[in-house]
Formats: sequence, structure tokens, C-alpha cells
Amino acid sequence: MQSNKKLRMTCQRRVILEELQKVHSHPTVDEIYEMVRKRLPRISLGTVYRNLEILTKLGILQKLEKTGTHKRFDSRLDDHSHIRCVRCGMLQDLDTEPRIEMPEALNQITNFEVTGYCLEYIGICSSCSEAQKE
Amino acid sequence: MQSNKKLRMTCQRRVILEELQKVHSHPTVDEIYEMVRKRLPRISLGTVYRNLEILTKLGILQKLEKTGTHKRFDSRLDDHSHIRCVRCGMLQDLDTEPRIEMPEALNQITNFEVTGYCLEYIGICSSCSEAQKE
DNA sequence: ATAACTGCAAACGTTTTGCCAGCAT
DNA sequence: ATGCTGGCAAAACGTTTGCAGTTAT
Repeated sequence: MQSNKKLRMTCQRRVILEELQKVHSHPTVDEIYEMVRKRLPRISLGTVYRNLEILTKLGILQKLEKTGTHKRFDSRLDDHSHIRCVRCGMLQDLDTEPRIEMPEALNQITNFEVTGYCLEYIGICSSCSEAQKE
Repeated sequence: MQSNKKLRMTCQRRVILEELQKVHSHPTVDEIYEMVRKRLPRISLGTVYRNLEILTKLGILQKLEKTGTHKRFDSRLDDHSHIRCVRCGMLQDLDTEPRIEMPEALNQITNFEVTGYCLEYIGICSSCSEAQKE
């Protein structure tokens, strides 16, 4: 799984990582870019994207929103869970509903009006893991 | 919450809805466009987007991937949950981890190699609900 | 010398928008 | 007549990529 490329902890890479470790929010790439630019004014957005991707592949960062970039719509209206293949992006309904702690306590804890949830299991679907064996 | 516009159930709107109700997968907009185009060859992609959005606002459809379009990265590596404000998009960690049914049974049920999950509660954060009152 | 890396700008794919004509009320 | 709507094309947006020059080994 590990790449065989040699990795250099360049200044840009280190600063991106440090800035991301500094905050507990989950900044978007643009926000990260702005944070990093205060220390490295000449860094480019492309470099930020590239390094975030590399650091994620190395397991040093985690990408949130594993969910794809395409919008998807559902005629089923209740909260229900999905499972997504990280390889091919396939998304399917989960029929057995996992038990989710009811959000009532959450309202207090988080100070949100919690209106629903969005649970996706992530994994590798059978056809992708078949394909891998070839 | 309901808009005060008059809604016409036009042909395009109806076909989009019907096609979406026909399938149990969660097609992307592009896929929906192709499905609808078989019945209405002259429909435009913009119309599909507009109507999906309208039908969602009316509560007839549900938008999956409520999660934003921006990539976000996290230096925390464990699976942990988040809560997102649907108004302002703010995303924050959830400290109290809800109990998620362990994915072991899931492997069998879904035929996936389940590797993790992604749980987001959705709601309205306190500053947004304050702002609303004004 | 080689390979990894950066900045820049262009390209890309998805989604949104402005405009005008058409249609229902 | 009014106002919601659709088709089209252009714009906008976030992200990725190609290239040429730089840096570390």
C-alpha cells in the first residue's frame, strides 16, 4: 500500500501539517491555504492540494467527506444509512439500520438543534475486491 | 419553511421524480439526466439541477451528501463523529462518541470489507438559530 | 544525474446562473 | 398580464494537471 517514492519533508509540507495540527476545526483547503500563506506567502494552492493528498495517502492525515463530489438524491425521505465503496464510489442503502444514539442529549451537549444524521460506512465492495485479486 | 411560490408539476419535474423513485441506487445528477433524457430528449442539465433542488426544498426528495463540496482534512486519525450546521456549514468534532453497531455483522450482510464509518449529525448551530430570530 | 518537489497557469468536471421565450393561471 | 418554468450557454467554483525551473540526494 505504501508508495515506493522517497518522501521529503519539505518546508511547505511541514507547515501545512503543523497548521492543520494546530486547529481543532476542520478547515477547508482554502482556509488551510490562507493559514499556511501567512507563514509561506509564496506557496501555491496547487501545492497545498498536492501535499494534503500525499499526507493523506501516507496516513498522516485523514480526509473527511469521503463521500464523493457528486450530488446524489434519494426519494426515500427517512434518515437511513448507506455504505460506500471507496474504490468505485458505489453507494447503496443499508437495510439493517444500526442503532444510533438518539440526538436528544446531543442538543444539550452541542448546542445544536439536531435535525438528523448522515451515516455512511466505508469499505470495499465485493466486485472491487475481486478485481484487486486479478 | 414552505415556500410561498406556486409549484407546477411540470412534465420535466414529474419525470425526474418518477425516474428517481424507480431506482433504488442513488444516481448522480448526471445519471439522472441520462435516465430522464430517454423520455425527454430535449431536457437540459440545468433543468435537472434546478428541479432536484426544488423538489428537495419541498421535502419530496432528500439530498444525500449533505456534507459540503469542499474537501476537509483532519490530523486526528481515528474514526470519530462530527456535527455540521446546515446553515453555515460549520463542522465540529463530537466529543461524546455515539455507539455505532460494530461493522462485523455488516461484512456479511453487505458483502463489503467494511473499513470504517463516517457519521455526521446535521442540525442548526446556535449562532445560526440566533441569527434567524432577528 | 536523478528524482522529488514547487509555483504558476491552464484545464477540468460539476454546479449555478442569466437570459429570453413559452406556458399556465 | 403575471409569474413560474425550461432550454441554452456562459459563468462560477473547487480541484487537478502539465510544465519548467529548483532543490535535495
